[in-house]
Amino acid sequence: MYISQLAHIRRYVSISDDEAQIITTKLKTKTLKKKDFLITPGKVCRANYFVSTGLLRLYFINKKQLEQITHFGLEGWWVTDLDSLDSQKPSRFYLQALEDTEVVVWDTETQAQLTKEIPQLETYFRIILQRAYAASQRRIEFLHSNTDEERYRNFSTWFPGFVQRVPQYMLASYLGFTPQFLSKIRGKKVKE
Amino acid sequence: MYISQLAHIRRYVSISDDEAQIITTKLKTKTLKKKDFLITPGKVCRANYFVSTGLLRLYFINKKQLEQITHFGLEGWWVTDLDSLDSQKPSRFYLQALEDTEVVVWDTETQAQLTKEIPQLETYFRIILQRAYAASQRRIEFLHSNTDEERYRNFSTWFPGFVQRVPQYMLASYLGFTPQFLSKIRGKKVKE
DNA sequence: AGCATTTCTTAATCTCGATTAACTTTTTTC
DNA sequence: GAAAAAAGTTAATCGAGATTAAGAAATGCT
Repeated sequence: MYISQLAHIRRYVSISDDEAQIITTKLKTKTLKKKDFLITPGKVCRANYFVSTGLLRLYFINKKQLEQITHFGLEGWWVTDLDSLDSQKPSRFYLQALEDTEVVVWDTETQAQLTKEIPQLETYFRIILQRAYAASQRRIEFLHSNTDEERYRNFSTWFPGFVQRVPQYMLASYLGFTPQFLSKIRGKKVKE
Repeated sequence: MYISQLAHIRRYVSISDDEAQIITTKLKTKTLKKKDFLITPGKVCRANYFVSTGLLRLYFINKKQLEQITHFGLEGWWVTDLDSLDSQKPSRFYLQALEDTEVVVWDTETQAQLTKEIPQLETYFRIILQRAYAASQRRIEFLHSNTDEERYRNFSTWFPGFVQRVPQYMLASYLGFTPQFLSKIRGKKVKE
């Protein structure tokens, strides 16, 4: 699947064809091969990324030196280390392609310029952020609901396709437990 | 402490005195006594709330029938069930005053009207949401870092004043463990 | 001031999921 | 297509934090 940036914007605000032209010429895309990085720890995050096609993961190395995944970025999603981008402090995160991926790059200056020229973009970003924040609140609610086992079962009924798209150990990391435990749960399921 | 809505807006965007006038006349405030509710489960959330003074907690009843606090709203913070407000579906949350509290009420229509008249407000909300989302991402990172004990110790060094403002069992709920465990940790601290 | 309610503490026991380690299966690479 | 690397499985042991229960301290209310 491929989701165009412009189509995504037009889901939320109306943009004339002239304005669309301006947007398309100003924005750059970046093509990533599987395992390439967009963000690495220590560097200041410079842009917000819209995933046109492919899949990204956002993760950090926790106290136990293990990779802790906090977000996935699928087609049509925005991903970045917003904290680093906002504060201009070095990131603690890796943003890595899990498949060959194409992203649209909105660095801070381009976003400011385009928003000045096309005020509807301010509305677009406001709506996008509102939805992202609402999703994040649901996520926090979800993290405090049920046991780890129940959270896995819920997740895999809600997003069956996604579960098959990422390695199990990454799903375990995202859900906050070990690969061994996930394996145990799945083993149980078969026997019932 | 009392934080005025207008002063807060002017931290982020410039607003003329005429515009300020419009804002102040259109907005309503609501005064809450300790234990009053702004949101209760089953009802659709109608507004976004800016806390001028006082303290709110946002919580839901989890599978074990226990109150799970997900957010606190202090002076100068925005609080609501954004998911319900956005989707217009019934909320699963309680939003309750922990002290006598005053909030500024931005219902959806008023926000739309005011944003139309004063476009800088769109920018204001975009920035506010960006920061809120960034904070939420840090929160998810924090939840996946360290043990429960370490999280409590970090939290109380970062926000020593806040820790004394809420009952311990609410802090335990927010941090995701039991009051008994919190008590155990605090007991340990003294002996060292 | 006095009684009721709310909040906090302590301690014994229990449990979910982590840890460790060895092994199997799948995927990648040259 | 063989060797290496990555991903997944299984099982025994361990431990952080939950549960249960009871009592103590603080706070609110008339």
